[in-house]
Formats: sequence, structure tokens, C-alpha cells
Amino acid sequence: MGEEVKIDDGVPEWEAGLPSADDLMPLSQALIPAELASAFKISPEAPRSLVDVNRASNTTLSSLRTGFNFKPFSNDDKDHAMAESDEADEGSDQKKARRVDAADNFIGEAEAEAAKTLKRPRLVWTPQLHKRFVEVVAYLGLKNAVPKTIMQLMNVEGLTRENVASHLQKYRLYVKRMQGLSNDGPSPSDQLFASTPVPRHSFNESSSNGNGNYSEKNENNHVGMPIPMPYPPPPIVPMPMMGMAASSASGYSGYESARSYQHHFQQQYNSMVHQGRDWSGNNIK
DNA sequence: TTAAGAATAT
DNA sequence: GATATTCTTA
Repeated sequence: MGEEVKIDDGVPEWEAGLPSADDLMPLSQALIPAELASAFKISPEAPRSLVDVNRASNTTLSSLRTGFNFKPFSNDDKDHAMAESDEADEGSDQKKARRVDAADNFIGEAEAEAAKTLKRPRLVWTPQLHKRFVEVVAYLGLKNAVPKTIMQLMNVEGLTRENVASHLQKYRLYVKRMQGLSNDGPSPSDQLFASTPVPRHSFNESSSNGNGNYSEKNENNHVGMPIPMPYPPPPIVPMPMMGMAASSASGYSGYESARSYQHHFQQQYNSMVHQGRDWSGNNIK
């Protein structure tokens, strides 16, 4: 019965038996001959580049995968193919057709280049974003928290390693300074940092045991008492989910709220970064 | 060659 | 002061 589309992991199967890139009509070729088009008053279709196709393809695939309403970042800025995508995506789209004519290929490269080269608007570390940062750092333990890992665990689209590195540098200074002062007296100048207190276990080396707990450890690999995670486990995919979550400073009870939180977080971030329409407002066509 | 961390620059 | 960029080192 289910004649519909089976969306298991069957995607690769779909490709079996399909014509190869070389067998297909070039993208540059119009589907409808010009005379025919004019005869029937069909306005010519805008030329599509490989980039367009890949984009559409990705959109489709991700929709299928997520049961359909996942939108990567924002809808109208299709341009920015986020930089970090390099290692982020599990090369499921290795099938990129290599056969393209020079023009398209050029555009593809240009766009890819631009995504990395273009200047992004300066990131603002809102309390939410910072909180996220602190959570992840605490999760890793201050000693293990390095920019790349933090960036990955934070899982915020558009956030770069450099962003994190810079913030981490400052954060470390703050923490050090705080340790210097025996009792907690956040100076008023540290508004942001004071907004999210440094979790106690940040100072331990810790590692996740993937079980919702993480264990204290020291150099000798001596494992201490497992501590329940007070914050979301390493998020994998930005999870669109409705329903707002309190996310009031109280703390999360479980994964649901963690997800909601993440959703909220994502939205917050989106609007935040978009004020300067820069890395997306730029048309690379 | 990549990434962390510190030092500078904007 | 906040964040980005560059430089040095591992």
C-alpha cells in the first residue's frame, strides 16, 4: 500500500539505475526550445547553475530526513553555505557531478569561496549564547575545552572556531581573575560573564560517558563520582521543535526542555546575527 | 598542515 | 570593552 515514498535510508537506492551526469541534458540547455516557448508564450526559465541544483537537492533531502520541516537557517538567504560545513556534514552528498561546463563550475567555486571569504557580521555574545558556551565548556571541563570542540558541541549555525576562540580567551581570563578573588565578587564590568556563573565542575577534567552522566577524571585516569548532567548532552542536530520552553534560569529537567531550549536558542541566534545583512545579503550571482 | 593560544588590531 | 585578526607554537 504505501506506494508513497519510502524514506528509510534508501536514498542511495534511488540513484541506482539513474542516468549518469554525462547522460543528462546539460543544465544550460533549455527544456523548451526558444521557438516553442515563444509560440506558446511561455517565458523562458531562468538559467540554473549547478549550485542551484545542489541547493534544491539539499533542501529536499534534509526535508525528507527530518520528516519535513527543517529549515537550515533562514529561508531567504540561500547564499551562505556555512563555512564550517567541511567537517560538519557527513559527506552524504559525495555525488557531486563533476561534469559541468566551465561557466557553472566557475560560479560554484566562486560561491564556495565567497562563503568562506566573505566577512560575517561581528558576532554578539548574548547571554543566551554565552550560557550555551558556558554549558559546553563545563561539559568538557575547562581543560579540555578547546575552540573547535566547543564550537561543535554548541552546534550553532554560523558560529566559527575563531568566534569561539576569541570568546574562550576572554572567558579564561575571567575565570582566572575570579579564582584570584577568593570570594565571588563579579565586577560590574563583567556583565555578561557574571550573567552565567562558572559552573563548579568546569574546573575538572571531565569526559562524557555518553550516558547522560559525565565522570570526573584526573590525569591518572582515576574516575570519580558520576555527576548527572545539568545541561543538554552534546546536541547533534539543530532541532526545530515547537512549544516554548520556560528556560528560565532554573535548569532543565530533561531532554525535552533541552531541545526546546535549543530551538529557542537557535531562533534567538538567527535574529541576532541577521541585523547586518551581510553574509547573506550579498548576492553572489 | 591544522588548530590552540597569545598578542594585537579594529 | 568586545570581538576579530594575526602571529607563534605545538
